[in-house]
Amino acid sequence: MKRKAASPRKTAAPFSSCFADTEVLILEDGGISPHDISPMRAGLLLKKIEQHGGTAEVIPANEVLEGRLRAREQRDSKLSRATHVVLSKSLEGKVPALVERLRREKNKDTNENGTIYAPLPLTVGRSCQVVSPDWVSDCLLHRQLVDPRPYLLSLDRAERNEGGDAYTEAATKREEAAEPTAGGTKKARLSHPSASTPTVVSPTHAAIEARLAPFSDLDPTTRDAFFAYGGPLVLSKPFSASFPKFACQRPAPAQHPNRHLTPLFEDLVEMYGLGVGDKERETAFGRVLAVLRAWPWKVRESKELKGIRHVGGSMRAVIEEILMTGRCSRLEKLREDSSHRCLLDLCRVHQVGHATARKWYEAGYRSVAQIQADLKRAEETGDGEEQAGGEVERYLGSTFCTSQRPSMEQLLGILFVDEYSVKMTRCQVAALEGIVREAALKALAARGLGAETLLLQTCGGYLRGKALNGDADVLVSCTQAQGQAGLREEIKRIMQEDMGIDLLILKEGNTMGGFASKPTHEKIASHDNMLTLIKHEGFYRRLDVISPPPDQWAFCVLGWSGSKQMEKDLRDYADEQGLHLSQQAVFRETKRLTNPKSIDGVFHSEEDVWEFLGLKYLPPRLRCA
DNA sequence: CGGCATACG
DNA sequence: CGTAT
DNA sequence: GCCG
Repeated sequence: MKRKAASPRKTAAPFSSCFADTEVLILEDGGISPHDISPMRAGLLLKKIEQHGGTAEVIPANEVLEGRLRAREQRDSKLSRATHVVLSKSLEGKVPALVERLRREKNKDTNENGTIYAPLPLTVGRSCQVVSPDWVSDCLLHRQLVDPRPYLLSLDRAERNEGGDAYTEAATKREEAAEPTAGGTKKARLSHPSASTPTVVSPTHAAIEARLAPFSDLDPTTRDAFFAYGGPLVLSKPFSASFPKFACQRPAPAQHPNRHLTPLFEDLVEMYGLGVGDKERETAFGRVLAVLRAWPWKVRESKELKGIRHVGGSMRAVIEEILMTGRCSRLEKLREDSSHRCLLDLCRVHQVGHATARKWYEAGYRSVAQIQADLKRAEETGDGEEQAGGEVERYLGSTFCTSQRPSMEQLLGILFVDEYSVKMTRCQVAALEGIVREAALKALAARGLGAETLLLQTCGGYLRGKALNGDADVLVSCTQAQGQAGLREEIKRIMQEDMGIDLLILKEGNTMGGFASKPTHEKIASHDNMLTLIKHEGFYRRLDVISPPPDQWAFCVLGWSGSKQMEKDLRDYADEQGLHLSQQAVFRETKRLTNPKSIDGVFHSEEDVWEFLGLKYLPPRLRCA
């Protein structure tokens, strides 16, 4: 609440001008090992340099190395003008060799095409220094330009003689550059910042955007998310070392750059959960899926993910295979097994999970369609309407033994199996929200409470911005506790009786503010909720209405907003902090202790909860992990 | 080698 | 064991 | 399957 989202930096001027009069070229190499400069790291370096009064530019090393840049003069002039070139240690001394190799390849190409590629010049300006990224970090640390000498790298140490004129020229210039720095020039520059150069111009978002434009495969949403988020990224470390342990510490937008990987991982999660029935494997793949959804650029080699929590050897092997072939043999092998296919099909029925599906499978059922057909046949054999039910009953009794007979809810699930799979657009979800709102307002008005006391929020995938939703999760409460008591029940009545809405109630929670006792926890009022099928625009839609007491509002919204992995990781994270998080409250002490106390204090909004947990707030749309 | 999120019907 | 996130 |  006290937090002001993201713009305190414009008013204050918290940045030094330690990079004043420096023009830095950063060679981004796309790598991820400790000595590489990943696009994200390059972006951070650039941002920091600009924030501290310098100018900087990121050049994808590939462009230099592969000679992809046509505008050779432009590149050259940039290199000559720069005061510093930031180069990863892993590329030290290798640049000319790579350039040379690529030049030869290009020339081979060009002989066929008839075009001639000139060798790329790698001349750096007279007083330009080639340094490792640590130099930037340390300048920031000390708030001044530090002596670059300990950080100097060579572009060409390895192959000085071999290359053409351009390389030796570069080498000479670099040495020329190194010499005077030891003397006067450097001193002048090093003493520079504090003295002159007053105003620090913080670069606009658009400016940063423009500078980062070359990274076409770095999804803009993700990039924005990371820059806006800031988070635990540490400039002096490579990105993989800063990648947070928990999903709740990393922004994950719906449109992420690794959609060449995630669909297959989604299938693996489903297959292990419902098909194979191995929930440990399911969680393992689910965690990697969450990593991929938060990884800010396109993964090109599985080793980029080395060292990331939950991504071990076999996970990287799966990723590598998908990257190489676009397929996952492991998944395909599982899909070949017809029993897995049948189980997945049977699990489409509401109230049927892996265990029930397996029972039905063992009873001889191979698909939902088969059950539907059998039910229909049983219905037809009976004559009158009354008999029909009896036939179905008899049929069910004869084919399913008592323990595995479908419940009423499962029967509904079998009948509505296709309807269940139809997704809603955001408009349609909003329409359902409108219906609940109307009913809620009527209910409150009947108690003499105005619209301003209504708390209403549709959560779930809708709140996270999903375009298509399987259901609508509408949370309803009232700022006045007496307005909330029994509200959900009243909403149901109004929808059915006053508004004439066709509602099939699948499940109803304890009504009228009953108290749920957990053995390990303090008693607190439980949510009043219902799961229904609501007829809307000709379809039965799944509608969840949840009504928590007002003091639980923030926790409830957080708990119903997802994603599932976010919720899991929020709880894991809370545990690590010695806290316990639920949809009702936060608790001190671990869950094992018999008498944990509810935290004192008021949590009005989701932000309050994130802040209390010591987490940087992630808006719902960045919780798509 | 145990644990893997949590609560509720 | 099922549902919800 | 991975982590502590």
